[in-house]
Amino acid sequence: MLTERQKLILAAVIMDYVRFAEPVGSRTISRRGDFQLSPATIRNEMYDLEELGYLQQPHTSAGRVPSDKGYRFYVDHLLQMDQWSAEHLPDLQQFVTDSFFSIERVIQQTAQVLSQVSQYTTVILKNESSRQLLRHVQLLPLTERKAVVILVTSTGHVENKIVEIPDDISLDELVRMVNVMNEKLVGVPLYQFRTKLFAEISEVLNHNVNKYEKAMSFIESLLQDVQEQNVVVGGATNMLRQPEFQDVGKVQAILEQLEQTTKLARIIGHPADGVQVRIGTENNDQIFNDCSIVTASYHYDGQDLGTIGVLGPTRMDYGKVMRLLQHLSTQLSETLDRIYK
Amino acid sequence: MLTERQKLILAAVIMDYVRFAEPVGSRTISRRGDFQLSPATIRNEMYDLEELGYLQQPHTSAGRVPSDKGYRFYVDHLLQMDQWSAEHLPDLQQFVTDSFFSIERVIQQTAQVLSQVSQYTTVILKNESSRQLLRHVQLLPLTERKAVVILVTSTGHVENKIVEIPDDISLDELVRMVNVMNEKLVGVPLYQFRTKLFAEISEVLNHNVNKYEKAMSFIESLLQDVQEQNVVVGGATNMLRQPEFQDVGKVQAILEQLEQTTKLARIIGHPADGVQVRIGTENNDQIFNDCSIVTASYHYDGQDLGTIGVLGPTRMDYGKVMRLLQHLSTQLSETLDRIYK
DNA sequence: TGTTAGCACTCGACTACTATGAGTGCTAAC
DNA sequence: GTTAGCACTCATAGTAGTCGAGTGCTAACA
Repeated sequence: MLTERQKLILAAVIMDYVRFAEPVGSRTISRRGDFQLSPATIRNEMYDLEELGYLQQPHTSAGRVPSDKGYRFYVDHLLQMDQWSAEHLPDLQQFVTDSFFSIERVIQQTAQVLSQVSQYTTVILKNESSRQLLRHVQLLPLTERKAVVILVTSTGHVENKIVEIPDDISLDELVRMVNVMNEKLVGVPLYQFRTKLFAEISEVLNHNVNKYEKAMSFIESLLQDVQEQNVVVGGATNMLRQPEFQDVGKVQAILEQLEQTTKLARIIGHPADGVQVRIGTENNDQIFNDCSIVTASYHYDGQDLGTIGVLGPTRMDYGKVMRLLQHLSTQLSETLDRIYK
Repeated sequence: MLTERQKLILAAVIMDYVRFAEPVGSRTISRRGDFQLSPATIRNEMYDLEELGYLQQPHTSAGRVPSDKGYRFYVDHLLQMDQWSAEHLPDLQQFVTDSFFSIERVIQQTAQVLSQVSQYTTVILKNESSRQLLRHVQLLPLTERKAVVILVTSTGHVENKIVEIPDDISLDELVRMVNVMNEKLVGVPLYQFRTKLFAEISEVLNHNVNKYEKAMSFIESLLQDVQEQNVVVGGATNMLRQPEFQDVGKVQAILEQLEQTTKLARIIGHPADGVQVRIGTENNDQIFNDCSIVTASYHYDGQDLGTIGVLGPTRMDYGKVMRLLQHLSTQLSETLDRIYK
């Protein structure tokens, strides 16, 4: 267990390093004034902290740098989340006062605000989950054999695609099918759609439609590739601001990951209550070993709608970012509430 | 006017520089074998080419580098567009064989293919122009005072937003209004919508709806902020591959531009026939003075639907990129044709 | 007149060497 | 337990010297 003084010194080292991105020496800490100790004493403590794995030395004659373990301890035990101080927290509401919004734009806006205020990279994972309820299906013919299908969920999310109508199904039949779906399947969660489809309406369809088999598989495919997850990245170039990412090769590897949305979704990972922090090697992906990811989920009606996150170097201002995420995820939930209700 | 030999040498310098990104010396050109000339002779020619402004010297004892003017001459007069050679051109069709597509996904796919094959950064400007025709308007209530409005254009583009219904308009009235719009305004180009709205249906609405004024302005605002232009960027990190963009500060400035979609739209600029090339300082934006932008428009039914472009260093393989764009813009037009018809 | 060999010259890139100084670890004294 | 003192380490910056690719120019050659 760390002594009280060790904790203070660890915190001081981290705060200094976060600010200046330079290894911190004993003399620097001593001069900060919070301690009435000589550099030599600090040095001894830092030596111990290094032995315990909370600090690291890039090379013999450099100062100390926090290790992942150090940051972890700082986040878990030393950080005062209630230090809101007079810090400016952005007001999301002011960006969406308009009475016209698409949800996409609200999310986009949030990503932008977050990356601008934090000066880090923002990732938002929209969890367009199959738990959402079907609100409406619409089929609009464009030409004889093409139509656009529009799906609306109960949260107002709209999905559309253009489909080619199989030769042996008539437009009339299709329209009838869609009507039946609207009558019988509204309010069903998307993930139950297939089952319910068979259970409840196959019979009805059977009466109305020829070529039963073909039609069923057609309808199934309508829902098939509704995007389950959707990623929005904001301020990717903020990554290049960080002094630890001046190496082009390294930063390229990271930015490339940000372009691969599916992989990114896996890394941002599954929702949890409150603000989550993953530091350096705690990210299972080796490429993100020099990064920390802070995330928070946003909700609507008790239902998890997605995760907003910040990606930055392990030398991150955890306090600021965590407060920011706490604040924005709540605001986002509230905004969605206001939109839906 | 350049002599035949000067043209050959200019082309040789450019091709070598494009390939190796190193200033090209007279000896290198001489050794290439295409010329039966000594380095000294080549040197004299290169001296002249520099005087004429087609080549530049980074410093006295370095080889030559093409200037913007040199590239321009190369693109205009020396490049054989018909050198298709046995070069592999990607087949866009194979990525969209599926009978289910959203146009968004086709565009996205195209951007990805283009950036992967070219190894440059891709920009696609979707010109969701107001020339498109209204196909359908749909209003779906979500709660008492919220509804999602869906606009579908004749090209199958779907736009949606959530609106708040003003207190003094009843849902019933709204539904009636939307019905009238669907009856009377389908087939009207979006940019004429406002005028037609007043001309053709104000009268009808007047009979059906109370609070005429309010309702009209509500309807107007429905269409108000349909996104006119929409930008998709692919392979942004390819920028970091280029040896001329190893300087983090410089590349950050460029990548930041790519995040600002409106500005980007202005730079990609207005459509024109065939493949367009803008080299270095020909881009009016100072930040893109080290870049070249090659663009081509894609069409549907004689109507310009957007522009696909490649962004890279001025040291770009113009031949390859231009052929690629020529090919892909045609294929994209064809694909859209296939989807719509 | 066009081409080429020869040569002095330029200048960035690389290497080797030398301070410089921040920071450490250790010891001994307080 | 704390601190002053001191030798030691090592990255960084600066300087000097070498190397070599490439040039421009001149004179000779076909």
